[in-house]
Amino acid sequence: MNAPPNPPAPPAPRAPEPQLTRSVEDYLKSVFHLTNQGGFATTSDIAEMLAVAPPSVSGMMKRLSETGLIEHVPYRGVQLTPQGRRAALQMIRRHRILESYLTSKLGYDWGDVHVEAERLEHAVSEKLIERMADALGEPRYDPHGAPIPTAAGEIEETELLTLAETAVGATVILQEVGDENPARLHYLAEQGLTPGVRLSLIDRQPFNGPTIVRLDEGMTRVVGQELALLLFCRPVGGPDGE
Amino acid sequence: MNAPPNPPAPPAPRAPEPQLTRSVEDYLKSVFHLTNQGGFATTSDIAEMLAVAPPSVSGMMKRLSETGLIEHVPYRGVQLTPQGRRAALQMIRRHRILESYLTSKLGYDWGDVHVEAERLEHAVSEKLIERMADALGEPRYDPHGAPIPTAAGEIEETELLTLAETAVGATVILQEVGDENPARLHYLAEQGLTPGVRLSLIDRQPFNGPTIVRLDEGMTRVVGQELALLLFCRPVGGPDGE
DNA sequence: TTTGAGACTTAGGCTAGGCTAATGCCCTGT
DNA sequence: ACAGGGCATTAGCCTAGCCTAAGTCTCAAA
Repeated sequence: MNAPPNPPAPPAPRAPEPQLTRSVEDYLKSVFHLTNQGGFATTSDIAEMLAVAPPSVSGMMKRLSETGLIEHVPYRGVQLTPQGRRAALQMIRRHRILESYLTSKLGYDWGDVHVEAERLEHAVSEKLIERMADALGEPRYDPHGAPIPTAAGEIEETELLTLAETAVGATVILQEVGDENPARLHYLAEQGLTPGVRLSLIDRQPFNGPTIVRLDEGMTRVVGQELALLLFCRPVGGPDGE
Repeated sequence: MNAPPNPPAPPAPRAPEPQLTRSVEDYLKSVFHLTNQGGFATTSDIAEMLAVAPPSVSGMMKRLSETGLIEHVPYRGVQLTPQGRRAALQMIRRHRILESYLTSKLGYDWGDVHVEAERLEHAVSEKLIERMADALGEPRYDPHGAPIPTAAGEIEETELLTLAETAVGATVILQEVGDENPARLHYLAEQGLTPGVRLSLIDRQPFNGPTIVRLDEGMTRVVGQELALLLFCRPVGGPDGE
């Protein structure tokens, strides 16, 4: 006789709960991100974020509001119901735990984790996520500095200013990088602009020009407006303090 | 301003290659396992293994043979083409590396890894699998003793006998457990019947009765026919010789 | 040699999730 | 006050994958 067969492989569902599809999970995440500042998420914003056509969004919004995950005000936009918000936060927790795990435990670059996590978040079990979180010591922030929702579904809400909005003369801690573009992230890492670093704002050129900052180690960096808008900072009473 | 938005999240494909769907990947794996002993995989065997109705299989076989992944002889069955075999082995590598990683690095029980790997294998990138394999030191066998195909697509082929087929008086090494049922695996682990253990066949009851074996530590175990058929063994010239 | 059981395939339908084209709503600018 | 632009929705279509019901093939037993 030859080598043994592998197991029969019946399809494997995931959780109790209503069991969402990959697509639904993506839509919920989009709505969450788009409504985070309050207000409604519009059809076209969702469509753009998910790279689908607007009618696809309309159709999905109809289904999701029937299943009670979102509130749809026709021609206005949508918001998450508490149930939808819970599901969205669960996905975001998965995503950010995965990003953290891949960077800490498997040597991923912070620019590469997003794409990988984007696929895995739909396939991992709750159990696996909690094991990863445990192995990491229950991290509170992902590699980009974004807060990780708790297993209970709570997320830290902070008021952060972008570097572009911060007054010259202030000293800040770079808290979070609001981007997932690998090339930009790679560049930022090269420049030493990663979460946790302390920056003193030396100057800013007029007409949306670059901001000049000094790192703790004394080096200065010139940060263009496009990047400065992605660097979320928390003011500190530093030596140059305001 | 509030907390920063997460990135836009455009859908994320996986590899170069023709890009197979989850379903296709599952079908290819089934065909691989069913043809491993040579011959054709039949429609109904595939249907049973994947828990779908036979017509679904017929339909898929048609598509797969059009894309050149299988060879379909109507009313006879199917076999993998070299291309299909490559894809199947890639999936099996993913599956087995994942099982190994989950057990070694995240404390999973060998009975629980299958279901988790079954979902993840469709979502992981090649890169992630290779990082996991690397972190594990390029393992050659998964937790159940099944050989892991190499990244190049080669798999070890061994001729193993089940415990039920092995002659009384022989000494063998338990090489592989051909099962994925968590309850059975849990029981086997309790009994000390895990890959690598050495067993001496003391006796076997007639009429497909249980086999009695002695472990290295001297304990004896009574193994019923159902389980004995799942325990694949390699003979050794042990103290009790052949 | 024929026949019938059983396995396989074909026919026809369904859902999820996309798309384009056509239509409808809202609001701003004149 | 209303016309038009822009966004949202509806209509209608497509594919992947699944299903059941209805043929069709094969092969072994009579």
